[in-house]
Amino acid sequence: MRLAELSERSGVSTATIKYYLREGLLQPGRRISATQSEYGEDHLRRLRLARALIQIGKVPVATAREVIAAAEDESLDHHERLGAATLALPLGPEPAADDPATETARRSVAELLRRLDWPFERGLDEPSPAHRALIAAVAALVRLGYPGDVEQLLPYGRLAERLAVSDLDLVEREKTRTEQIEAAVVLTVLYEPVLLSLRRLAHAEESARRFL
Amino acid sequence: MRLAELSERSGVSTATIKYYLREGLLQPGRRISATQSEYGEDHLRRLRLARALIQIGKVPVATAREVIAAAEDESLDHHERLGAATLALPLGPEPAADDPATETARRSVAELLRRLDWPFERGLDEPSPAHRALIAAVAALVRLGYPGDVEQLLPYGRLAERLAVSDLDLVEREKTRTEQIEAAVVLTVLYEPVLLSLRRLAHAEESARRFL
DNA sequence: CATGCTTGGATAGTGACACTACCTAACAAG
DNA sequence: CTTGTTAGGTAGTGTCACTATCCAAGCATG
Repeated sequence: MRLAELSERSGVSTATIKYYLREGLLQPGRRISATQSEYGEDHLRRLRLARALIQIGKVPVATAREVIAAAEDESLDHHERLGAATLALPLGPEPAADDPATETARRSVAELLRRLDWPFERGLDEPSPAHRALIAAVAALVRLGYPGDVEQLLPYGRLAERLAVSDLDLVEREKTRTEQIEAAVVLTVLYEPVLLSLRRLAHAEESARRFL
Repeated sequence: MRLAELSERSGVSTATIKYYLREGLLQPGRRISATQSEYGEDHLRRLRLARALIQIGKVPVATAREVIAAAEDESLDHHERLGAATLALPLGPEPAADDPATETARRSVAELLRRLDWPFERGLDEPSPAHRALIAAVAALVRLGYPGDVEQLLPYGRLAERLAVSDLDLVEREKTRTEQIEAAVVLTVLYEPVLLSLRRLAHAEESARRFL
């Protein structure tokens, strides 16, 4: 298929597809002539994936490129490729180093990882982006005078554990490794809005139950 | 205290504080003279809240203003004020109306609300922003060929239910209604990055457990 | 084989956003 | 009196994700 059809079938304008090609999110098609290229089903699939990551997952274009590249990098081992999405997490502002709230948060989080028995993160040389984002968020809570201690975080941690187990079950249901990688990226990124929306809906339900 | 001290104690530059004043995120201070205003502890508190919403919660400045205004609006009832944060949810692109994937998603979500017995959302005249965001996210999954049916979503919904119960317990622990409202806003918005970070960390742990 | 449309490729422009810089006149503080 | 700070205003910055326009080279159609 050519550009117009790729645009038609994906719902992405030709101008935006050209932009994605320039940014390296999409491989160029097979050149037919000086002014024509042929795109295949895998281009369509990858375009849809990129679109979903960017529009629904709010992943920056540059990060989406890295995530997709890492997912396709055959030189990494399976665990590393599965972690590609996580490692490229668009991370908020660095947790201001020189600040008592950040120190409190850092201690709470360290304690939390111990209590949850999550040895992998503790074994890393430097904290992952997710770890730093967690510290920054807890520090903000502390700064506003909310607890943010281990007892508050622990139930959330246990729920996260259960989410991870069922997510990884879904990943392992895919047959090939390549499909597993894509499933991991999709699950990690696209289930985030699902989870957050469900939580907000549940808040409204529970609030209605209690206060109406 | 005056501008410089407010800036010092909050860690927000004077230029940014002026910007927030212009945008109506902060009440002007008490005028002392033509060139001086006096700010109080509540200005500091509100500034820290606004900062946390914007920097950690990624809430747009205009939305943060609305959320804070609704939380302080005495003319609304308690349930409405508690919902202020939810209703102002920065919502992704509208779920493209004329699209089979969106239709599938719409049906799945309707079925999900029934199965979870969430009557409040079903009783609304028009779906809440969270509801629309959920449909858009599920539609993206469907478009990529992932299930996105009720069976997949149900465990997530049940977890969200449990999150909401423990969140509302925390809200009810606050003594005054005003404190409850602020707690609801803070919990809704600032626990989102906490939850997402924990989930990503848990993914890494579970993946290490299975594949290393 | 003329004519109008499409393509790849390049460059420049747009609009939203969250600041940030600079200016001025009026004070304040030592 | 000198030096610094403030409120208030306007204009500029940098990032981001597109979007618009142009061009020369085909391709498709009558």
